[in-house]
Amino acid sequence: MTETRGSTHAKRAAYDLRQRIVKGELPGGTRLYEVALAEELEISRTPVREAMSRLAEEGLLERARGGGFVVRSFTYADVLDAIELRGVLEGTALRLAAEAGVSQEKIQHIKGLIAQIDAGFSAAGDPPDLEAYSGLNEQFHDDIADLCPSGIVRSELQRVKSLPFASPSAFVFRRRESQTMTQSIVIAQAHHHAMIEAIERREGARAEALAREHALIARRNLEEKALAPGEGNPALALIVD
Amino acid sequence: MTETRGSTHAKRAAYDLRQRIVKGELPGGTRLYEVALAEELEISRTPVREAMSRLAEEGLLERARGGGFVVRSFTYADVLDAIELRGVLEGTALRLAAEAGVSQEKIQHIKGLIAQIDAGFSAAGDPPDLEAYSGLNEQFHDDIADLCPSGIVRSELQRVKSLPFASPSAFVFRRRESQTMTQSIVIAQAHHHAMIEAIERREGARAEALAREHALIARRNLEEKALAPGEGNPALALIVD
DNA sequence: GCCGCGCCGATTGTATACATTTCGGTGTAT
DNA sequence: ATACACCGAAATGTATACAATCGGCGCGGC
Repeated sequence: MTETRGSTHAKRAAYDLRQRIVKGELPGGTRLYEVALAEELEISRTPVREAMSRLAEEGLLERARGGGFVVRSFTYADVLDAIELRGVLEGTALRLAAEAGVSQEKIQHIKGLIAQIDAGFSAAGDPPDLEAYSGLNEQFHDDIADLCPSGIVRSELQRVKSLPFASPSAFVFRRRESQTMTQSIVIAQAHHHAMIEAIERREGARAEALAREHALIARRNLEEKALAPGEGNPALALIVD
Repeated sequence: MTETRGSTHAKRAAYDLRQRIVKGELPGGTRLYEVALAEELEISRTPVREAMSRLAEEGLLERARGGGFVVRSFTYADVLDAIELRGVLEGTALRLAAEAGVSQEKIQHIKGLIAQIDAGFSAAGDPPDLEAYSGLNEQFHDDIADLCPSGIVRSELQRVKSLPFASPSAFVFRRRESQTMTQSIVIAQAHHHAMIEAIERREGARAEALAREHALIARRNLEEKALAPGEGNPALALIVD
């Protein structure tokens, strides 16, 4: 049973189902039947139930009335809202970090990350390696959230970011006409610099406002993408209407 | 099998466990063993697992490494943070409602609720019926959150409010020296009036700021209570340190 | 013709036996 | 004294059989 990965059938089933949902193979509103899935995955109903429970905790499934699970539906508006919500929560995390104060050591760590991103497009204006940027950007957002002294805020932010389209790098993708995308990244990086500066100076309101504005870049990228034909952004596959 | 309530063993077990956790009988960090609980509740392990899954979705349990579940630990700081977070999310909900605009019908409904609360302490200065206030206040907060056009924001707010100590009325309780509590309620009610006014006038920033300030009342009530000896606030039972 | 009752199939709920993993304790070797 | 490996009890993971429930459909009565 070396299906996908994970150490138990339940975890593998959860991984498998998650992939299918995110890829849009199981559109929002689809009801999941234990027996059918169990046969398909060649395991028994028990780990299937367990897997569905886990996905419900992640927010990808909802419990249906009368038992069972249904794939959660996300509308285009939901995606925009989730991005806005991420901005709000990141803003709160950064504000609390700024208000509480952050050790110089941690600040230097973040600055190191930012410098790495800077290095990525030092070579005057050519489109940076979006793959690398995407990874470093993700890292930056994870690490800066960790500056927040509140575990509650950190975990709720983490929860929202786990929605595949609300992740900070969800809409940084290889594009042909990378003109506007490159511009986006330059602006985003300016925000990154400003965010850590605000935290260092303990300017909570500024940090909060920056995080919110920063999320709007993702929103703009998405709005542009959604209009562009073809391309089929993977993170958008699970939008239903 | 008329144990507690609910139609299946799993739901009854979930209800039972939830009560025990909230009452502090199962303190944070306690590991829950399927077999022990199954024997205690006189059901099999299967519905016990199901119940624990549901409580994990609610955020009362965490999955432990190596399998199983542990009662989530909440520190005093976590409680304060959860209240602050509720303020932030309610603020976002109200801001979005204000920005999108709300039908006059819905606004009148909210104003009706506020008027009911007003009626509660019209009789000059005597301590209002805290039981009734608590219920109406809860209703007000639920209904005003429903004005938010974003389902994502509504559901995340709902999730945070489901933590027993983050509910809007968690720290409105019968107190002997109700002097300061009565004052709190008067101020809170002023906020209620201002909130719906802000939404009606589509003043998003004001609505957001009000919701945040409003949550600080709960925080102050808590801080006062936490110092007061005895009294044993039920909503605080599950704080571990 | 329409409403209601009851049956039947499909689906989830539950119990239980068995498999696997995990973790603590203990012993030995270095 | 410490590190490591092994063992065994205890816990979770899994499979499967059976029970209970839900929903739809058809039959019959009104």
